[in-house]
Amino acid sequence: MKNDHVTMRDIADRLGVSSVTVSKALNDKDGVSDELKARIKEVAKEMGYRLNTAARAMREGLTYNIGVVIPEQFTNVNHAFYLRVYQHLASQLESYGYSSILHILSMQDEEMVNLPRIYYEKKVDGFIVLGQIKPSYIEAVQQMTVPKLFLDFYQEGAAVDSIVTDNFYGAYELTSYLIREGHEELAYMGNIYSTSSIQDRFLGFYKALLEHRIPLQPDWIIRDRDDHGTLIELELPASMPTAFVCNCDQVARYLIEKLKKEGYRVPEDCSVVGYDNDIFATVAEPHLTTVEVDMEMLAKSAVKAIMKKVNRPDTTIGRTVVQGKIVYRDTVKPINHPEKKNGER
Amino acid sequence: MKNDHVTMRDIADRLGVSSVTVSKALNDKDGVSDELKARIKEVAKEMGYRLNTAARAMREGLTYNIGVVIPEQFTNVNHAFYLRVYQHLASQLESYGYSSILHILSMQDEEMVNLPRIYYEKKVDGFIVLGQIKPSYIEAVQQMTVPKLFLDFYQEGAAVDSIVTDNFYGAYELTSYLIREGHEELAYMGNIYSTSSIQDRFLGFYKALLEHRIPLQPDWIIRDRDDHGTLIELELPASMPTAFVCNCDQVARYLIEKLKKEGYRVPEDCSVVGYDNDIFATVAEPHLTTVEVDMEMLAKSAVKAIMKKVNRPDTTIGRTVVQGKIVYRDTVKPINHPEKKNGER
DNA sequence: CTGAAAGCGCTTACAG
DNA sequence: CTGAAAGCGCTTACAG
Repeated sequence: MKNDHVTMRDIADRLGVSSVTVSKALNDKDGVSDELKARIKEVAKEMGYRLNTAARAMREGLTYNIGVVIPEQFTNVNHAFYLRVYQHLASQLESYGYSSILHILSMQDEEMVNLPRIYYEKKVDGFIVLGQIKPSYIEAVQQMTVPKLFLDFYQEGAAVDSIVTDNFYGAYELTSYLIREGHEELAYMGNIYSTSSIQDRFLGFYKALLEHRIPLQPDWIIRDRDDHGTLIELELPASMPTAFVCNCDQVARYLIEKLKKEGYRVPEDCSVVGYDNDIFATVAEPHLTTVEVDMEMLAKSAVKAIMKKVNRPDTTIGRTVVQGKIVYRDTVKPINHPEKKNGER
Repeated sequence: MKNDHVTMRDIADRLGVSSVTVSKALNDKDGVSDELKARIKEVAKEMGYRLNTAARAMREGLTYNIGVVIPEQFTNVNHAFYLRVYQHLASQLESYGYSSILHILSMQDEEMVNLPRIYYEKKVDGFIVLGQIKPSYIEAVQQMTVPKLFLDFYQEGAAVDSIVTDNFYGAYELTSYLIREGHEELAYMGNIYSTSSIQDRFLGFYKALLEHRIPLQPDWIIRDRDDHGTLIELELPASMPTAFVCNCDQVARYLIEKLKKEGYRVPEDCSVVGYDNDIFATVAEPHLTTVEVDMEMLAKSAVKAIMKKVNRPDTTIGRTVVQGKIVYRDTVKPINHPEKKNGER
């Protein structure tokens, strides 16, 4: 006997108790005998009772929803990435009794600085904003009178609570790995003036070089895109390195194709590593050694933070960093330096 | 002066009117002078008023939310597709004053037949379910006492309201195009026992052949995956066709790689077409001629249907079909038959 | 252990 | 054109 308009009172009437008692029982609160509680739950199920969240929301002033904002202006590839992040966020939120509402921010709304309607309709208790968005929009987000948190976003100076992946350290570890494998002639591929994450990855790369006193060759910093982010024709350097560290998998794959065309074998003649472990990592032939962000960790931290902020709105968490891990595949070949004295490095 | 707890009454008090009048003004209802209405809206904005949807929801019995369910068990590629569908759904829903809540159905929940929590918490007025899901889950969805609609799903016998893309007609058109370009030796690539959409595409292919009295060669129906859907090693037929119609872009790309390895040039020696226009269509080299679903149309039909069902729960729409369109790229070469008499076909 | 009362913020009749 | 009253379904004090 399913009815869509079963309320607590209906259950109460059926059992000859009050709706207060039903509420207590269904919420596992004190003040109801175990016996009655069990009976109430049984009848609730039988009658197909479903909680009316709207009523609870009005009473408590909480919607038990978090808005997740993803800017549209990402390629399909990143879409897949962000969708997986969303999935992790949703499942983390669920463990707090929360649901998540995905809002895809259209380029137009971003441009016009239109905040999500769910904000104006008080449909959420807070926002998690993913990815890089325009400063003007960030500012508007900051003006919202609800808790908010930025994910995978970094902007100098902006005093925002954010959780970012550790681009710097990831690239550092990946480069260090190459060096441990004997590579000393290393190029970085990416427009280092383009985005903050490309920059950070470059700096991690550079740090690994510095640590091993390997000089940074200007010729081996290779542009992969123009300043608008559109990929450009790659130019191989006059003198070739033994390994390329690419700022992302897509470019790594692109480079591999280029290398093959020019007659280089990967990894025999030339090692290549990517970053992100997205679809291009396995589209590339051979499959890329790359870095993957620990997405579950990312989501866990984010949800924990936003929950804290919902409960105590004055909480600030600052900038939190989540580490990645290297995924070893088939694009790195060890190099031996038999001519070198042992332990020279 | 932003305050997060501004209510209609606050606005009313400020202006010395009643909250009823404020409600009417903000909802553009009759019964308020234009002058007062304007003034109320002004003050509302000034005070940073945001509608409390929960209160409206309780009153009206509508949440103005639609749940969109996407099964997790899809590859990254399909994820991108479904995310775009979601995006279109969301923007269509917005035009009805609705928000959308994305629920990604985990494989575990699908297996255990756990309905989304948003259902049990009455957070949505209806559901749109995307993609192919297990019969047991479908059945549970059918039991839900809210309107629901299936998208891109088809199951024989299930009396569900669904909107599907026209696999049959799309493949028919694509194949007809090849035939118009002079191809008469055509192979279909796909396990025709695997999924309903692969089957339908095959049948569309077959219909085009029938129409032109081109015999169907059993050797030219080539398996691309096992019955679990995992791609297998492709085997080229002993005698080669002039064109391959592949059931999806991913396999088309896979085939092109294979052909290249075996020394065939695409499209010079062999034309290839895909289906879906997903990322593989442009990852493939050369870029694929393929079929794209009219996603906006799909979303528009879906939202229109679910809105109708929300307003009149007894509405049924049955099975609605949305057409696709061919995207012309670089994998088809016209064939001339100079030996043929003019107009023979 | 159980329940009557009040209130969350809105909207819909209805009365003036 | 404007407003007082009632009610949507719940939960939180409070009283018994």
